Amino acid sequence: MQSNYHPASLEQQAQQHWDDTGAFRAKETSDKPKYYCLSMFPYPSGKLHMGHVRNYTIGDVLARYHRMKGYNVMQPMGWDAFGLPAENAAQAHNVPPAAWTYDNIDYMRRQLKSLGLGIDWAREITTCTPEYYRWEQWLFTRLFEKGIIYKKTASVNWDPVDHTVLANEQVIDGRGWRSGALVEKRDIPMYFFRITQYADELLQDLNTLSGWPEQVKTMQANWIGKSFGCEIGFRIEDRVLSSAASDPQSPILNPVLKVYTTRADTLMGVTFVAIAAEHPLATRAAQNNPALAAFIDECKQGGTAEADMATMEKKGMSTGFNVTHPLTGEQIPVWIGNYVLMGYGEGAVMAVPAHDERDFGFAKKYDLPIRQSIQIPPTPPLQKGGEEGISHFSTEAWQEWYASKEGVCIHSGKYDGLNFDQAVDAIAADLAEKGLGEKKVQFRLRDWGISRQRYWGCPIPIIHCAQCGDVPVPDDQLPVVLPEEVVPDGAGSPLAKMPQFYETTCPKCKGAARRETDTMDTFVESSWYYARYTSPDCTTGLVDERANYWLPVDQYIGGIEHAILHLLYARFFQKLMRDVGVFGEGNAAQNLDEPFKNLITQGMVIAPTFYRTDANGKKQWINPADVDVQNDERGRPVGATLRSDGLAVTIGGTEKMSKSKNNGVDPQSIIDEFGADTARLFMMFAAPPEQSLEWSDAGVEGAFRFLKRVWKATHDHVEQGVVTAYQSGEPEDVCPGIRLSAAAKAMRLQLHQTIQKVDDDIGRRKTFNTAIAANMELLNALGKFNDQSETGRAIVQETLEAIALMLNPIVPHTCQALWSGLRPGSDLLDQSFPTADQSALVQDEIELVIQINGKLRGNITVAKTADKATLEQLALAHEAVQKQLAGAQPKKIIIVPGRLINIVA
RNA sequence: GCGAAAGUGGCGGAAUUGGUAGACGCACUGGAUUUAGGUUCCAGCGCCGCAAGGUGUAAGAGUUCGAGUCUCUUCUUUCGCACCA
Repeated sequence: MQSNYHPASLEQQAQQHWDDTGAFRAKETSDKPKYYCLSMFPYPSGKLHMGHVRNYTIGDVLARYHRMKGYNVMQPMGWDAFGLPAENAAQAHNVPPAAWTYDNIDYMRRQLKSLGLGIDWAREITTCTPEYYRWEQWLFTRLFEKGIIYKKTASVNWDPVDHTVLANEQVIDGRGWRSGALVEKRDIPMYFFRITQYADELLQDLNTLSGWPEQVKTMQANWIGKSFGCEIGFRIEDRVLSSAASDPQSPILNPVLKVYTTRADTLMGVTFVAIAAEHPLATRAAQNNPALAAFIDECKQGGTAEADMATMEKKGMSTGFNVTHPLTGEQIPVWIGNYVLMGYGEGAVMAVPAHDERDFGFAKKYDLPIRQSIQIPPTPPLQKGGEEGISHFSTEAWQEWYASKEGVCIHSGKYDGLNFDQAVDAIAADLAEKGLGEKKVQFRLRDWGISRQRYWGCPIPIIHCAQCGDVPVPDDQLPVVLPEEVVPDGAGSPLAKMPQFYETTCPKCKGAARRETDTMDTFVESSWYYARYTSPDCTTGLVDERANYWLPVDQYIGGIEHAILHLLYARFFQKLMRDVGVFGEGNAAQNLDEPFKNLITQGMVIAPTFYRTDANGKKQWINPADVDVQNDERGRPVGATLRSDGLAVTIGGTEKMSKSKNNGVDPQSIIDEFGADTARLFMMFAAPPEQSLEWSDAGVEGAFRFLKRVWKATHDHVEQGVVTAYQSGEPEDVCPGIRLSAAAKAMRLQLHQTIQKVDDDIGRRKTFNTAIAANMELLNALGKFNDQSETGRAIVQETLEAIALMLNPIVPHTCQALWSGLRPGSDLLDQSFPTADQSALVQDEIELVIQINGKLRGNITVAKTADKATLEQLALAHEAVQKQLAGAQPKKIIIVPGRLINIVA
């Protein structure tokens, strides 16, 4: 062994060795159980960031650990290569998105390889290649024929200056990010996945995902949002219907305005109905009302993001129309509300200001009547309350009271005195009798619109024919290849300007036809890639029989930001592929409902920020790598200086690594300076996977220091000659008291306790930080174990071998070299994870804590077999106890076996 | 606004089932070696206090022999919100 730790050379050697032996090629022929370990594939944005390093290290630790535990492991990698950033880069650098993307992939692949990940690179896939998206298009045509994909109009963000559709991300404060123009909502036809048809199954199957974090399942359940309520019809007044019917300019009106509510029990408290600005009735009302038309235009301004919709000021305007209350026959005014979403439910809601906070605010603002229909208890239901009567509504306590559905109906005629369930049943029955309503289950989940008016995405395989309508592209004409030499100009979709792309003939009637020029949402590619990895080179189908061997994914790892959308879509696609029969009749994967058995949602990587304020008052952000922080004599930061000029910079908060705050740390610089293993070790040590991880240069040096110490300890031992590791069952073990010193016994106890802990930490708890800490403690203990005897050196050998094996999943290059030193001629790749020697774990004496009234007062060492009476006696005799009790009798003594004795005085 | 999490020393974090709060690492302080700086090694290190001791897990209440952990209230921060990926 070299005397110093040289990561650059040993990492290169280890990677060469893994390549030469094909160590991570995954084969379907194995008698071991399979383990499919998948990390979310990266978007090839340019270079790796720390989030990638974290994600892929977590995956690699689990993959290598399972390999050592006797699994046939498959860990693939690929590229989520379509997307908006490529189009932005294309415009900025005048280079086609394809060329930019492929360059990035080449660079990032080299970076990933330098991390030493145990990946089967033969399975690499790239979603922007026709070999990949061909099968996405194939699946699309099947789903289109099944009616799972359909067309309808939907709102998009329209930039009136650049004449282009903007992503939500490109809308800043209601304006286009390039043009600065006020963004408008515009309705265009789009294709949709009928995900709502699977809403119930997507909700139900969450119960089968025992290996998923509760948090993610809860978020998905809330997102799907199953609710039990009523659909209620309010008939539009006849004068409106007849005038609309006789006016050819008017939109066609349904005579009954439908609303959906989960609180049908409050129907008798309805004082107005609110409709979306895009509702046909609103359009009709605005036809002879310029003020209303102006208001509708105002509602159409701004983006489509829900967070904006929900936080904006609630505004409304009366349509001047009335509808008829379905039970009382009373005339109810119809208002347009900017908070009513056309895309959700029927685009109309009934308003009960007395019992709904938002309706209450709206009614107060526009002076609309408020009618109580639920009994309010004489005293506030919770501690905090407020004024008497309906105005109580403004406090949170009352909101909770209403939400609890505990009140009974009042001022509601025949329904008076009924509770929530009774009132809903009675009202629904009466509505049904009149044909004006019924109970209905509704989901918050909306169908998934996938049409994008963009270039760098998978072409939608549809041909529009004047005679035959929308015709899916036949299999023998797939893939519809995206031309790769295009540089988009930011004004509309380039494909729509390319006759050579869109001019085609109808597959059915052979007449002239136009190809669809929209591309698919890039979420579609990432919804099925996990399946394609099993059969990356299959040319006869989306997957082949290998999918049945590898699926489902045993462990999926990725950022928490994907908790809802990506993970929901991938779950949806597994069900779609199942129902289309992608996996083949009677095969294992054909019965698979869920793609990911276990899930880890990794936290963000955050870093400190530093800045200077320039003459214009603008903050200039400075990269942490260029800054030195000064601490006072107690270790508290007192200031920071820029290294290049030594002058002060301001310390900002610790935030997510980002370009805008210039606080990103380049993983490459860490790998170059300290090696991949140090980067991996720091990432795994600084925080458990699910928490956010704070970057710290000093912490990286600490990780490097630890590796140097492991190296030195092993080197010093190896220099004196390697020996056979101490093994259980040797003569010393039979009579440990005679041959093994107390120190040697303690050393082995700690070693085997550590093995147990590390195995549990990595395998079950997935807290790699504590697994590493346990190894650090073990190495510290080994440093104090000075036993040069033959037995002593055998124990040192045993301990160092175990450390190399336990750390191998985390720092594999270093451990590969350590193992070669400890066991010349042996390959670490062939080794199993160590198992604890039960005989080393046997303890004769244990330490117990003594508490008085729950406060720690001392501790005693007792025989493990000591009975309760003995323990009580020993505890009472303890000096600190005598002093505290001062002769008094204890009231009670509580003994927790193996832990403590608590004396209640 | 809605949904989901998280708040523990100067910092990252540990405490796995209600049972010794602060493991491990960083920073800092003192010492040794070397000395140009660094490296390496030893020791100390929640707060108040000379000490004895007291006190302490965002804030406030509660349950318990015992609460970082369970319950309630309040505050703060982070993530997601359907066209960023």
